[in-house]
Amino acid sequence: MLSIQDLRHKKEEIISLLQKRNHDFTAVINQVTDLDVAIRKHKAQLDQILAESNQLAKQIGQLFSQAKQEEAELLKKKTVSLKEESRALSQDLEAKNNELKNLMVTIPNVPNQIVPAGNSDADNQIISENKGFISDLESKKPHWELAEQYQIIDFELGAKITGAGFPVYQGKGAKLQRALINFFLDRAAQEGYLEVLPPHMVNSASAFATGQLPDKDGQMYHVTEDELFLIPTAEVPVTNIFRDCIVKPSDLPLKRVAYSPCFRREAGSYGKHVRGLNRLHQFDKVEIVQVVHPSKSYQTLEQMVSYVCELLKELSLPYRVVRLCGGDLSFTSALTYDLEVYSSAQDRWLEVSSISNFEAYQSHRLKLRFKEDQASVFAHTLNGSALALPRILASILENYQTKEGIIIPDCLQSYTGFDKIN
RNA sequence: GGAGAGAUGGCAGAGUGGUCGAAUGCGGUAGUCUUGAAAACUAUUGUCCUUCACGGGACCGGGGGUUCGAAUCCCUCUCUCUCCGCCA
Repeated sequence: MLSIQDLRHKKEEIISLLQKRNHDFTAVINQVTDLDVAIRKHKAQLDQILAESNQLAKQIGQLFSQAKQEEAELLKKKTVSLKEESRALSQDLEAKNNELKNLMVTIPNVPNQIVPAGNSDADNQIISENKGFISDLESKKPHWELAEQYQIIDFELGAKITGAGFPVYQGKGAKLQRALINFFLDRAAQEGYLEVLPPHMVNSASAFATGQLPDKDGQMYHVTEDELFLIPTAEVPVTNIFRDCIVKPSDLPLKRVAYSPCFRREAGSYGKHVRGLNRLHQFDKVEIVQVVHPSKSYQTLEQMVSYVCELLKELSLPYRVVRLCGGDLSFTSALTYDLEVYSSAQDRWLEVSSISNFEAYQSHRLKLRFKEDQASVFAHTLNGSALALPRILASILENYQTKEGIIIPDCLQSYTGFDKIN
């Protein structure tokens, strides 16, 4: 959620930056600021009436204790009209506040100055492209064929047990998966992130605070019986650790890392681009989250990007860094970098990480603040995948294939206990 | 799942209808004393909204109600604890 203070004072600037999202928010924002003025006016009226009745109630109390019943009864009558007035006003105020909130949640975060204009991923800026290991086989097999050949991932078995998009990893496939998780968690710990193992379901308050609700509820699996949601990413439970918190400035930056399975309905996506591991309903991911001082958040974003790049270098995967354009930017983000690995048999770039600065957008919903010079300041939040497993696995399988089998990248061998899948 | 008890400020813990935003203790901050520290003493110490300001308003787990007036009474939801049942 944007700050209502910012909308009051920097309205024109906000409207113009929001143009980058290819949508004009002038009308909504005007509605918001008009409502805001009305709300403050009504609030002042209501406060005055409440002050009067508080005053009267005190007087009545004193009169009763002095046994002056008649005078008290007289004052009681005076309170009747005040009460009616305040009741009407507060109902009106509540309605207006709800209206305001409903409007506010439809306004996405304000894109940063450097976010390129554009509609789709075609307009994203490629920041850097980096070489990595690629198999020199003449004809390379896509990962789903390799997965079947070496019996490490069984898509059909998953389809039988659950449905499409829920693969079963077996043998060295399962071990490699566990190795990647451990590698990513250990590396993050070295970077100063505190490991957490969060719940895999969240309540609606949590889903709202990180921005999955109200706009993306169709993407989550919803357990209606208990009104819980399966997490689409560990970002949701981990960021909500800090919901309704006033942290010490000396605690910043707060750094957390979590492994979790991620559940996404991905309604309506079918076809060859979602084959194999490219898009799943359940997948594993290691996520990093930071809560930082507002003056540091862009510096932190750069650090997080270079940290995740480092992981890809250690895996020797070819990758590129992409700055998302306004049209591709997620609802809550101010600036996002995607990291994509090259998958040689498919000849495609696969998104394996999305690293975003949400500035104070999530903090406003989270009510996550710290004290600075007596004032409370909303902290900035950031997160990123470090990393999402299935496409990393796809890229490893395709890029590291040889006639003798799949070579395991050096940095993983101490985790897998084997150096080849054959 | 059944029965009972409870939820108060950073923590502990009073408060059962009227100057209670809340005693007291601990903790935090500032000061006095001290060469320095500790101890002691003094002061200060919740959050949010609104106002240029003075001030005003809201908040005692969440929501609703009774009352001129609610931390206190009633309803409801959530959570915690104890006992029983079930169970990895």
